[in-house]
Amino acid sequence: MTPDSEDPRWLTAEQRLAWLDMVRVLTRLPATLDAQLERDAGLSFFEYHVLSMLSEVPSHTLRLSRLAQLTSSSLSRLSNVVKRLEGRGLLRREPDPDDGRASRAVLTAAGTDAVERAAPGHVTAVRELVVDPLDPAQLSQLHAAHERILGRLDPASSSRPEWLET
Amino acid sequence: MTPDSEDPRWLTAEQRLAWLDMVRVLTRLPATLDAQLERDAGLSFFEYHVLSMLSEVPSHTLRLSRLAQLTSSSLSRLSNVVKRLEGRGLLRREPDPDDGRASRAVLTAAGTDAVERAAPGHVTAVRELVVDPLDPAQLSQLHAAHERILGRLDPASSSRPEWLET
DNA sequence: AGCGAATAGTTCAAGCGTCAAGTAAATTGG
DNA sequence: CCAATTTACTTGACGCTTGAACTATTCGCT
Repeated sequence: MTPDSEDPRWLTAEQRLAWLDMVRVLTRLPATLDAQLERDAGLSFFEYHVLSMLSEVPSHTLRLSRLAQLTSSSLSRLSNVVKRLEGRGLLRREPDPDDGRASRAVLTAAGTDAVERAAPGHVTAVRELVVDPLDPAQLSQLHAAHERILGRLDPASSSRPEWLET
Repeated sequence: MTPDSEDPRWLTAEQRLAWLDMVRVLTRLPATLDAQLERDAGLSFFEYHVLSMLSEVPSHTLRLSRLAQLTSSSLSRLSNVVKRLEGRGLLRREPDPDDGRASRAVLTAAGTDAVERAAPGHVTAVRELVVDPLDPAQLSQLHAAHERILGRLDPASSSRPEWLET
């Protein structure tokens, strides 16, 4: 791949304003959700997300590599977080019987409790900050835009999540 | 432990999918932009943003507190980053003549160079990932959604950024 | 089979961000 | 006009993320 020869197609004024507002959302929204969860439940947004993904799967069990995909995280980051969460008793690791290389994370009872205690406040925050200020049409437009963006961010896996056995 | 459904107003299936896709964008987009800038220009996205804000102001000078607002960062984080950028010669700090407590960041020639070298690749990435996959109507809908979200994130300053001074 | 490559995960050092505390200057209020 | 408060920033300790190894297993090819 050539280092794309200058394509100075600058942004139009409108595009630039749209982008700058997106950057604001991109930085403030995660920070706000993090603060809420940390304050009310002692979890970072990422930790919550990990536990939440586990809780949504019937077996409460996922391989780390899948958990990494689901949370858009590196295996390294996930490995560290899983170790800490295990230390706190919110989940445990066990070897995958089908693949000697793999590990599974299993939500414990304490972990289930923690997500269930954290969820209402988190959902309230998501509603307040994102869902409620938009009418249904706007939310679905936002969703469509995100799907298109994700198509560019990850051309590989944008070919649909066949999994997610809710 | 759900005290009979209604209190936390759970998300509908559609809202939940929209939110999960937003979370993916929220985590992957900054990571991707960071990687591109770091690889091609040796700057983090945040560093680029700081330099870029300075370069857009005629005097190439801003008070740190204003720079913090413009980049949605804490003063503490900004202070650290400014110190590092100063060490690399991309900007310098000087006391504000009008207020003994304040400091100003001033872009140096090397800093101007750095932004100008980094900008084309960054803009290309932003176009590829966000602007191009959306048609103009979608982009403006996205912008509208972000404005509403920002209204909730920061009720105070959502009253127009009247900047471009100093 | 068997060997090289890919996959799954862990770990460690380095760097960055955050929060709490600290300094210094300006503003407010009595 | 002085004390209390607020504003503007800086610093230091601590925790988290990253990226580069490194180990252990499984896959893919011939």
